[in-house]
Amino acid sequence: MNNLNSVTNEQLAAIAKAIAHPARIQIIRLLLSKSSCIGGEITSEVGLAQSTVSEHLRILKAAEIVTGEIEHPRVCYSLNREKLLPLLDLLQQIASSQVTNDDVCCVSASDTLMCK
Amino acid sequence: MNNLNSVTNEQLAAIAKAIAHPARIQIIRLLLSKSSCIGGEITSEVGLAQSTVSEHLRILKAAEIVTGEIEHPRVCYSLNREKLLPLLDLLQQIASSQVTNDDVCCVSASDTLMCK
DNA sequence: CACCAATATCGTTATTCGACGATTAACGAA
DNA sequence: TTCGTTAATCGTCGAATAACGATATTGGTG
Repeated sequence: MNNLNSVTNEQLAAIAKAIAHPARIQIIRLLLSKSSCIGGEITSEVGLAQSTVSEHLRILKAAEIVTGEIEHPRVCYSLNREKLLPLLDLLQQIASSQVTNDDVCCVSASDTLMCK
Repeated sequence: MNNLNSVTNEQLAAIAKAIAHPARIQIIRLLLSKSSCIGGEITSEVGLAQSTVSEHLRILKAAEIVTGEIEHPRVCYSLNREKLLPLLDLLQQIASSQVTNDDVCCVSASDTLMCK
């Protein structure tokens, strides 16, 4: 038993929800490519209003996917990689799972699936 | 360059959004544990109204994360593992990324982050 | 054909999300 | 202390989401 089984559906859904927006994916990729914190550079990069980007950052911070450290007058954002691990675990488990015929109630016959 | 870079923010967000609900995570885990399709068994397992579960299944099918094959009078659901790979790729890239000091504008000094 | 079981769809309601502009807050610098 | 810069918060609006019960659909069975 790995740690995945102790993670609730709610926790996994919350992680997914926090990243379930194009702007937030963009921010995450930006932080990934820069390897670290960027200030209001994020706003100009994302191309939405400052208040909107701030709201997306608030959501990511609330989910603890990014952290913000105050410089002045800027804020320094970083990815919190550990927070994403439970979702990564689930997806890895899905990707690596092999379907055995015994477990399957549908077997492929030619190009269609037939249920036993 | 891996295939991740050719995936848009919108596509990644759409995958995350499709799984960003506790009931849908539960369905995915159920399909993973059974390795294959279950009919209306999903409804009783999830504990929501039949129409609600049907809607969640519709969302998962629309995102091509599950497929439904009609038996009768049941429907046979299966996970489409490939569809989740782009998000898995992103999360793996994040998890495996190492922060080098050159890329970082914030360096940790004792227990706080200081920006250069 | 009439019926039955399993799903899907529809209509409704309450809640949440996403975006924006305007305002406020924080705090270093002049 | 006043100013300027940056980020956070507020208020609002329209759109999307989630849930349910009721109804429709589908196709095999008697």
